[in-house]
Amino acid sequence: MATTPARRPGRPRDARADEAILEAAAAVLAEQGPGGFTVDAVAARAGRGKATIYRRWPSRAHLMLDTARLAGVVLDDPDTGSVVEDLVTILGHLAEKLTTSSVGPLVAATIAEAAVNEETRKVYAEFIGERRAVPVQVVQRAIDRGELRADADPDLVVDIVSGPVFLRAFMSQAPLDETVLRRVVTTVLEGVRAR
Amino acid sequence: MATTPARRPGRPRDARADEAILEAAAAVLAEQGPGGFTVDAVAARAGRGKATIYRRWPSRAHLMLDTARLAGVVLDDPDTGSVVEDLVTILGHLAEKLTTSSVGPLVAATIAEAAVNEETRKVYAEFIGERRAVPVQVVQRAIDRGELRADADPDLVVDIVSGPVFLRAFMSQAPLDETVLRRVVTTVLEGVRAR
DNA sequence: TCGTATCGAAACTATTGCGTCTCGTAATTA
DNA sequence: TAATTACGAGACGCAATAGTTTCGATACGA
Repeated sequence: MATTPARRPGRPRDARADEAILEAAAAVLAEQGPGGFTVDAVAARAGRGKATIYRRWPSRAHLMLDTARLAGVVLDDPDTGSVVEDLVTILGHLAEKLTTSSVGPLVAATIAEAAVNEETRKVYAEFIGERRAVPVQVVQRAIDRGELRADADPDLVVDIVSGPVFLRAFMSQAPLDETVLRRVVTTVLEGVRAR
Repeated sequence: MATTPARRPGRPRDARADEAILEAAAAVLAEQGPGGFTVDAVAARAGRGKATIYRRWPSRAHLMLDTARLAGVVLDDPDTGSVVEDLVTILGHLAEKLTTSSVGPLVAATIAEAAVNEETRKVYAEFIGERRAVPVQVVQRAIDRGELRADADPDLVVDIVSGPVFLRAFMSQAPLDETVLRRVVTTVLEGVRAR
């Protein structure tokens, strides 16, 4: 049942402003990183006044959270029938996001914040949990159809294959191309393959 | 040949000041994260003047880099003759450091800074490279004595086994006890075991 | 037409934090 | 003793930035 919106007097909010602001915010975050994410920069880029932003978001932090949420990694389930192909595809998307977009610095900043701040840690754990659901499901499917050992731990397998992606993206800057990813996946799965 | 230091007139630098400053810097970085790492905070905590800091480090960034470098994890080479035991031991030390000491937040803070700052990234990559030397050597030894396949990539193997340690320490807070570590190591090595 | 809320733009306030400089004092060499 | 450098403390200049307020203009309901 669609309720007729309670109309208030005065000029209504411009929906395109929300859009323009979020779009600009994502661009600034991508190009400048979290440190360069200033309200003035977002306002200028969006071509809107700061008041228009503060009318919608109570603080810079809230705007940044919404921006991060929308810029988050979206992992589709490829479901090719081969656990190797599925995982290589998923890790490929993850690696690309982490190394070429604002998500990398953003995740790094959040990790650091979470190490110091209990509240952030909870929210972040929840966020991570949602992302893990897809690869865990992929591994579980492979177990179910007998491709992998029945006693394999899907959570641990996912951690083992995705760990190096984060490691190389954030720490060593070592190669992270498809060849490497494929080698990671095949090596790890060899240890849990049904025989 | 020890050169007599060219003595200059005036009061000499107090070596305890260097120590106190670095110690305070590590504490601040661990407790406040990179955002709270201010020169004033470090000076106050160290009980020294800011000038004393700037007499030793040209900028906040330089101080932060030195702080991260010195607080690093020290990894001994167990060399038990079994690559599994060696790696489990090394990863155990790493996991304990990351989860129970200030090193965890400190590394997290540095990762975040490195994600945005080119200078920090270079120095940090170098730092990471040094730490990797021990486990890489352990894997190489196992290859040399025929325990692991000759075409295995020691660097990649190390990344695969240590990735999940960082992942669980920083992101999921999932268990990281010896049982888990042993399972990680044996699973991964199964994929590169000589046969 | 009147009242009200929004708009973009920008001035404004207040805070933070880097890096410099000054002060009076202490340690060291010549 | 004189010259020189370091010390802790903190004031200071300066830039950046969060958040508020003001401005004239605009869009809507009554």
